[in-house]
Amino acid sequence: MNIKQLEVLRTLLATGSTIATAKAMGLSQSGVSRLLQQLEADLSMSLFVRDKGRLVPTPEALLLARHAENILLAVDRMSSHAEDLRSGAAGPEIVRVGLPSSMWEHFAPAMLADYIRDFPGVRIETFFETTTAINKLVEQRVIDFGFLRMEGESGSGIEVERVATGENVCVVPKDHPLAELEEITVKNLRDVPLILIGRQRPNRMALDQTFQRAGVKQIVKIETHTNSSACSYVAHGLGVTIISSFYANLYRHLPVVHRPFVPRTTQEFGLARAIGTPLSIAAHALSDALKRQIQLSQKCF
Amino acid sequence: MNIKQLEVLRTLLATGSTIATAKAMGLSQSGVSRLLQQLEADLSMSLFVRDKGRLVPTPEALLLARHAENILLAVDRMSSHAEDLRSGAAGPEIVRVGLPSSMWEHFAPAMLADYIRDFPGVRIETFFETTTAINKLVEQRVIDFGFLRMEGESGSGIEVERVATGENVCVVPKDHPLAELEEITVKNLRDVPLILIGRQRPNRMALDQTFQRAGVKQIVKIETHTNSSACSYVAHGLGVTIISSFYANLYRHLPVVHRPFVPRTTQEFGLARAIGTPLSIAAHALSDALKRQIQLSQKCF
DNA sequence: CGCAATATTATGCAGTTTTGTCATAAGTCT
DNA sequence: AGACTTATGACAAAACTGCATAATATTGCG
Repeated sequence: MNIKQLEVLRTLLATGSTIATAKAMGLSQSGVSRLLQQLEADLSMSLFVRDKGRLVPTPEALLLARHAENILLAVDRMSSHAEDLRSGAAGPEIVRVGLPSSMWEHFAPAMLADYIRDFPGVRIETFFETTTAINKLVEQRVIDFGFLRMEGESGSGIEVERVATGENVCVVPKDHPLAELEEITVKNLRDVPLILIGRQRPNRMALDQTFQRAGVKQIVKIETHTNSSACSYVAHGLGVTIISSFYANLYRHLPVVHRPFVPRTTQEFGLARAIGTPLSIAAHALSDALKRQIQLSQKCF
Repeated sequence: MNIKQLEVLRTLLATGSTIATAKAMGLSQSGVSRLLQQLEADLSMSLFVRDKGRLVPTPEALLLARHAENILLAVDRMSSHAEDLRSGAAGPEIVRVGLPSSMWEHFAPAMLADYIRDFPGVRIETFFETTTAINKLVEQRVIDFGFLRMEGESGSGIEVERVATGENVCVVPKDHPLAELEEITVKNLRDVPLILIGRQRPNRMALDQTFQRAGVKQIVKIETHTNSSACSYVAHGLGVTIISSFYANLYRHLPVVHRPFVPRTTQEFGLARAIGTPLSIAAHALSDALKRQIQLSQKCF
């Protein structure tokens, strides 16, 4: 296997033809064709089927392309790191962190603003992903650490430190009748339009079961995939949603209130990082900033 | 930059000498030396200082080695994933296949038993449906491929490969007077109780017409909807049925015999799959197992 | 409908480059 | 001196690369 071959795989999937790939990579078409054949021979599997003179990728090619992407990314990072080392005697240090998608809007900017006051020279790369994706990124050492919901087992070689907890709360518009209640049960939600997230994620499945057991049919108005959008929908009066209080606390500026949802369910959130490789000073400081920001967002109300 | 060069970097740091590295990597010492020089040239920095004839790593080398480690790990992951895909040991892969309802009893279990011997890790989902339903499932990409009777046009974006043929046969109990005949005509069936399937399916309508043209009135004792149940009824002496020899062959273990039905009519059966999306290796292997099973069920009698 | 024009991928060929080994030089330590 | 190291020149083998071109499919035009 060969770096150039992986590049061909990536570019070929992006462009769809050997000619465009050749142009993009500064090679001849025949070179690309050959490189691809070599890769297929090395992996002893066909990555593309030749259909009517065209190359159409097999499912395996799509699967393996993700690995190729990772490898090329790491290669790029190594090159640019070498570049930094060579030119500036002290190239900028880079910290890579994974965060839940819901944090891109307010949490991450605030955290970084806090951080760069102390570490102005550090470059930061943020990955906004789901819990499972962040787990993978840590496992593969793509990121230095990540914030995620702790559920069941974490990947091998990963250490998770609990830094926050939450419980399910029901988020309703400020002036909604339900806002009068101290806490909200399943039965209170009968005939109330719902905004739910994460179809077929474990969290969501448990919620569906709760409704089913209570004999309440869900009126799902909207399905979405981020906590932020769910709260935003609620703020616009499109319905009510049920999310972890941890996330709900991030959107306190919206005209919504949240009330405990019974049956009560708790979640734990933690910082995940690979074991065996200690965090750099800059990375450690960023994780501290993250914890500070969590305190800030959760404590004061 | 080059994967082999990165391997040299890693091994060199681990072993400390080019000779040990050469031994570990199955190269000559001079080869290792040159590989290292290439890497240093590519990165345009020196990774080791030549101190009194020894190679001692620079701090940069240690920094960059982390990247190299990452890259090599990712490469290994890609290789082993490829290996898994090739051998079918890949965990989360699912193959979805559509089969005629008549196959659930014997055919499908035998086929799967054959298949999972070679691909123990693949999850399989079977859909037992009619020809038209299977067509739709393929069209909507719900299943990877399906086995069906070829009739007229197939849906758009679907490619059907013929894998079997059959002709209408009359299935009669072993000791039935009709079993004496070489072949059975419509007229032979006058006043014989019939078991028919698939009311108002094209195949059935053609059969009805045949009877009508010959002026023979059908004595329909039972209407059913699967070939298997029809044969089962015949075996219990409830009448005779007319089905495709392809299906009749699947029930040779019953105490029935089948004789060609004149006027002769032939059917074709095929594997349908969406064009534009090649089958995964696991799916392709399952289609091979299906073909093998067809050979087995049809050939030996 | 037929036929040329324009795509696509694949492949034989030749020149060049890279790779790998051997033999050997040169330095260092005990 | 002898047992280690690494580096290098020579040379053969292998691989790479681009060119020209074949084989095939699609498309446009009359």
